Amino acid sequence: MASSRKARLYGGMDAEERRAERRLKLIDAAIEVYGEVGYRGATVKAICEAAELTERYFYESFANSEALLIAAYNHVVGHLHEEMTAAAVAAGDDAEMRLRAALTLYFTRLKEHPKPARVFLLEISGISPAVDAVKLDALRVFGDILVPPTSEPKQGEKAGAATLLSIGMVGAVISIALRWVSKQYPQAVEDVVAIAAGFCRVALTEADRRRGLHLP
Amino acid sequence: MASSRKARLYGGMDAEERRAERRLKLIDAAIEVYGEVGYRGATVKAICEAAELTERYFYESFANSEALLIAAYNHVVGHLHEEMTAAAVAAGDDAEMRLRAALTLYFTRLKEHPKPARVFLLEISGISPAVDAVKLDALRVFGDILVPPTSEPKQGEKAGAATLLSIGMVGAVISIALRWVSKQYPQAVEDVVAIAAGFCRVALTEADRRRGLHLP
DNA sequence: GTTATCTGACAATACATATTGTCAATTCTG
DNA sequence: CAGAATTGACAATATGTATTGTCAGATAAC
Repeated sequence: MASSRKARLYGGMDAEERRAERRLKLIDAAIEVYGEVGYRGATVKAICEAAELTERYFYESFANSEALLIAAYNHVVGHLHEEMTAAAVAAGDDAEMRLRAALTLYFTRLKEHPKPARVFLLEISGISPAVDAVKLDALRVFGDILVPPTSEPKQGEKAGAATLLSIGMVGAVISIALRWVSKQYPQAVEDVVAIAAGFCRVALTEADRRRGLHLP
Repeated sequence: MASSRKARLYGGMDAEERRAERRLKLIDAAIEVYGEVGYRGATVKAICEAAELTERYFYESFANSEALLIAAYNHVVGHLHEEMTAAAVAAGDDAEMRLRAALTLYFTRLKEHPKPARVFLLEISGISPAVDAVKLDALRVFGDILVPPTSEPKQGEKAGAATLLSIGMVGAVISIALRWVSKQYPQAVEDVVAIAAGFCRVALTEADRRRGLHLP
């Protein structure tokens, strides 16, 4: 019954499908435009032109520019995190190997796709509290991929310290990535991975050490 | 001769002195307002009201909002870096002690002055290429204070790696600071310093190791 | 006290862009 | 083909803020 109530087809597509396609086109266009002129420099009009759609369809899928930025960011980050997780899993059980695998995938993708990289690294910062929250969550996930949190949930002091370690680690990796990207990849991927891995190892070993309650 | 051509005094002040005072008042007001609503949310009008001056004087001292942001940032960072350097020097010759001293001063000041801290950590990001350049330079100085670069200038590959190490270190420290500030200082200064120092040590020891050309 | 300089409040202008609305052309359904 | 849904181009509106301009009143120099 419910399935019988389908909207008229256009170009062989459902109304929903068309809407979804337009939404995707807008997201792709946004990544493209952000990559060129930045979020701040990107007007609704310019994005719509790049998507070959008119403003009308912008407001069909997004309440405002910020909503599109968030969608674009999640789009980029979603893919990246999935791939990193897969790479880490494929690398086996050794923490060091998993770390290298995830980082290698990360830097490889940044080099392959500069524009999404810019969205991921740069454009997402300092737009609004809502956007910041989305970013913070993504960074948390990013940290968990690189250094999976221990199973037992921690309390107060310890949890705070572990979080700061994770934050510092991600901050280091992202800063390195940002520099590397903006200087147009002067080092080989493996070299950058090696440097970034050093910072991750701190978080890893320090977290271990703290778990052992001040043992030398 | 030249000195005789002084402008009329107002409130006992030279024209130049009055202008300088207004400029300073605007910078202080800007830090205050940025700390409340952020750079993006700060209007020229609001800053002028906070400074108890009118827009006229804004354009007397600054070409536009961005110029004031840069001035405010340099104002904040200038003080901070001077103090950090002094603290490091006072701590003696041991690299570890100098590092701790500089970090301790840094996190102490962040806690004492949240509004300038926000300018320093947050508001400066992603405004424009010009502002980014100012920030990058400040971060470089920041890195050099924490881990002074070796005297002999390096070449190509090595210089790049050293830079990335420094960048990663600063990124870690800043990210930790950002989190700590935004969560309203849940850990003691010494604890945060200990965590941050871990990341700095990586850069320090790794740079040493690389100097020794792949020795174990 | 008179005049030139400076100041503060506020009006006037300029401008860019988001957001909504209109309407004719196109594409489908029956 | 006729009529309805859908689309694209573009106009109209709304809004917010930077930037410049005006002018009366305050302040200092002589």
